[in-house]
Amino acid sequence: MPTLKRGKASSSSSSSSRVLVPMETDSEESPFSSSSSSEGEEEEEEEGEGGRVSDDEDEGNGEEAVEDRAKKRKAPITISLKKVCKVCKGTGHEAGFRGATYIDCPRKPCFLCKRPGHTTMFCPHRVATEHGVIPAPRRNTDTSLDYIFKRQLKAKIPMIKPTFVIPGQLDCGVIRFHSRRVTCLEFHPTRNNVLLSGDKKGQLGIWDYAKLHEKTVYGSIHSCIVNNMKFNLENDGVLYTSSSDGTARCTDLETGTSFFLLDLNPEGWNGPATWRMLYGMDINVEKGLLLVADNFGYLYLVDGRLKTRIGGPILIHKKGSKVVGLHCNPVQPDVLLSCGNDHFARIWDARRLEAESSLASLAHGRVVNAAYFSPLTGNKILSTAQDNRIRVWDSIFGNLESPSREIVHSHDFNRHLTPFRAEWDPKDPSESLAVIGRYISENYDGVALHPIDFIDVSTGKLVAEVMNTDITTISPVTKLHPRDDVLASGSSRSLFIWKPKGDKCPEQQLLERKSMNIFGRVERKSCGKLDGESDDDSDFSFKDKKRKAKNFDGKYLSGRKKAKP
DNA sequence: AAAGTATGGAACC
DNA sequence: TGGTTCCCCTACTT
Repeated sequence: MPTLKRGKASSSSSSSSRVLVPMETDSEESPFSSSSSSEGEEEEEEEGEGGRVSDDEDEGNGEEAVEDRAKKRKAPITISLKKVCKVCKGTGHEAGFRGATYIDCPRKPCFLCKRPGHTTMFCPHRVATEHGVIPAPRRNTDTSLDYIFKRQLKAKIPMIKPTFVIPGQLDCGVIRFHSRRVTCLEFHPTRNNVLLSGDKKGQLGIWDYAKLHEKTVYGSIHSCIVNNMKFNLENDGVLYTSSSDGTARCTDLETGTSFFLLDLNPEGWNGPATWRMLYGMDINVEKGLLLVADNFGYLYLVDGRLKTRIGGPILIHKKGSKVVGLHCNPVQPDVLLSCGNDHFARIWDARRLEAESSLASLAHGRVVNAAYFSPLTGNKILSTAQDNRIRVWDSIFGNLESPSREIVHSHDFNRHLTPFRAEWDPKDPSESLAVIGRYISENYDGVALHPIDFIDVSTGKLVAEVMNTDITTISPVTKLHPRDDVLASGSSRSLFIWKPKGDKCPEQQLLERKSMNIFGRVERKSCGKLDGESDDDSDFSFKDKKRKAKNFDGKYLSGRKKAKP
């Protein structure tokens, strides 16, 4: 019985690091019976002594577990040599990492798809080439409105879906100036190499990743979590932010001076029952309107020019529950999308906003971390929920009782991590490519890594996995550049910039990539040493890295190229 | 080097 | 309904 079924990810390639590649051709026939699956077993044999790790549910039953637990609570401290599972507290097995492979607790349902009957390691969604696609139970029904809408949009939608092109290797630049975890990222809309970042402490970072040491940190704009950043497209020297300190602010990026457009806690701190935090934010460009929402379910409208509130708060999600995200439709800004902790995403007509007046409610299995209209036509919605599913909802005029696609993907909630959000690639004309970090790790040649996944949401295919053997942390925050083939990621307190190896690419390639901008591989060398960084201010530039890179063995991730049909 | 900690959501009563 | 307890792949610092 193979321990690791994921042939492609775990098969023994000789290179030190692993690549990830589109999983198209290999294992097409039978994803569940991968033949190259022996090394996991070896590992198990080595350590298989003490507790029978080989589980199979034959361990104690539930009652025993309960008893055990009760004993443990009451009993005086005794030293037991028995192995105790830290997940279920049961004995006879142990969950946790063994080397770079995570051994599941056999008594818990799958950590990936959450369904009983198997553990994470054997989850069909973990090995399937289509990354856990669940087609909709039925197609959305077309209404006449739908028809008209589609006709309008038809011209904008390319007839032929471009092929994904995978650049060979990626350079990866790192900087660390945040002292708390990164919570949001945004590329500057016009200055090509500038990345903005917000953190849990309220700091705002500006990093010119093309230049050496070109970074700025504004520490006094917000006093806690920066939840959203948005540029004013009419004046890109100005950035809007919303924060858990309850303010929405407008900041001049050159000077760092900022003023608030909204302050929900003018009285200061009077306990958590009254403290309001702002989570969602977007700008209705046509109307010069700033929309923000709080942790009690309310939406606020602010006139960006007059800096005054318009109307009172409007309840758009369950009272007392957090509204997590807001997004104005790119084609029709008056169509507003919200999502929240009440497990719903909702569509609204911003011209006629009042409680209970949503045009549609999109039900999710758990808290919805994010929901975005597709960037060009606004015709699709991509949502990320904490039930480990990415959902795609077709046509905002269709029947939205159920999503048109569900993709099982590991992006669990963890209180220590910034919530994961799947985001559209703004450059993909077919509006099918999404990027999102992955929670559970995979054993890549002995290193547990958490890749950043590129998923074709129209098929559910995992198109590329971006990783680097030196980056062992999870990357919950990801952002694709609006024009360039550049990916930014935030992992804990560090920021990463990934771009195709070298800057000089043949023109042709550039053109090709323009359509897809997928990164399939990661190069090891350019990431420099991460562990040895001093805590405070150490930072790297690409130049630094190239120098340091010489100390590395020069091994790059290598792997199979995606076979083109 | 093991222990401590920050800290959100939901299950549970 | 609300307070309490628990928590499965964290990323640090002490």
